[in-house]
Amino acid sequence: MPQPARDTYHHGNLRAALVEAGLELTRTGGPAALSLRDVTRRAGVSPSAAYRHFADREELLRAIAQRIQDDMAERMQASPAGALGLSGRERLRAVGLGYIGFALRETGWFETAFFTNNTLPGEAGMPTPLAALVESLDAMVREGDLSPDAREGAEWPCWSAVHGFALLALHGPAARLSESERRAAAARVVDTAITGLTAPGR
Amino acid sequence: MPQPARDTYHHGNLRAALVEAGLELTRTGGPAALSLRDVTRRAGVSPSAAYRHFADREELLRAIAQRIQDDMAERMQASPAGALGLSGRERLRAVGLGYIGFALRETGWFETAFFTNNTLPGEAGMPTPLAALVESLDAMVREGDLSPDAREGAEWPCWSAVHGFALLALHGPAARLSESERRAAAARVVDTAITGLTAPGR
DNA sequence: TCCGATATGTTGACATCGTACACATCTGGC
DNA sequence: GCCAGATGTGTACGATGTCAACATATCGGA
Repeated sequence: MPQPARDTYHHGNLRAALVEAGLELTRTGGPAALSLRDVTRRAGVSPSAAYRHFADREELLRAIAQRIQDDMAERMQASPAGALGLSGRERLRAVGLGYIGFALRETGWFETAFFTNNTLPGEAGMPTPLAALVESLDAMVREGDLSPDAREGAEWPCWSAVHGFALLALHGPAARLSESERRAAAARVVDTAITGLTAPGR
Repeated sequence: MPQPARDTYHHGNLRAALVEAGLELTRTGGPAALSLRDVTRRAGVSPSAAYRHFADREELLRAIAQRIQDDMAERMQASPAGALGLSGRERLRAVGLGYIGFALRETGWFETAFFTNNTLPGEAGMPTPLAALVESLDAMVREGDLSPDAREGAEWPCWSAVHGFALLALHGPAARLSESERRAAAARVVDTAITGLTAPGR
């Protein structure tokens, strides 16, 4: 007998409640921990109720992933990366280290954020973690630290480097590094990407 | 009524057969497509039989991942990266592009290879895709293209860059690029990493 | 050569999961 | 005030991972 845990027949704002419960679940267990039944249980609702708001488990997962990406973006702009008085290059470095730091600190969320084929439609809003990256690269061009030629497509080397290192540190061989080794390797990864972008030769 | 599809009561070499069937399943569907029941069905064996060879689904998945990593390593050494007469730098570039190419061509396998927390024990054997990378970096040092100082830990920037790009191209925003755009971005990622490694100023 | 230990495979069961369908209940616009 | 649509419930189905009890094959020593 599932007790509704509420007085009204309708929940009020179930969709949001399901996403919120999903965030709790995925935080520790990653995407695999997201069970439709568990999530509805936490919301005090029958399993089928979720289908009034999401086509299937996958769609709920995508909504959760979206929320996590927004959260990442927010944190990365609130970090030293957004501090005034820093050069674009310094901000770029902070953004990269912040990205890796988030991945290591919030493992479950990070994995969830990039688990599904999320075709973010909001090209305009761009609430992705990408935003902070774009900003710092633009600043580098303004400051003459990055040539306009090199600016186009510069997101890829940067994002790839930190994204890849984060995943190698979670599932891959970088998991075997000690804390300090990992920190050093992360810095090396970020610095190599920045150097590679701004190096004069070719 | 499950028909054994064989004459003997014992299978003969079930462990290998399960891994082989698992490779088929994960090739198209990735790790999510690996079902213990499906895999035993294909081997003509009851579901529980798998437990004589693997502690659980996870362990089977790890064995499959191991096989895929070996395969990747093999392919990357058979590719242009292993060709004679190429400089270390040229081989490094080929290894990187080969890695990304494998990820895009064999999506399911690539995802499977890095899905679990695989703590590869064989530090000596090193059958990882890493081997080809290590070799080309060493060659660059011998050829004076990479300073010995910069050699240590140089694997991380390289591996991170290509690994990250591969994943962004599969689940992330790089999936929206056209074929040619993606190819260009991949080249940019690899070249930036190499430039960053060998650039003089720190 | 037989025989028992051990490795390997089978059967049946259980809890859990995603999902579908029919039904119940609430709520806003005429 | 009532009816249509939105939202939540109940029940059911098939599939899955895993387990315990049982069956059969294989191999090394008496």
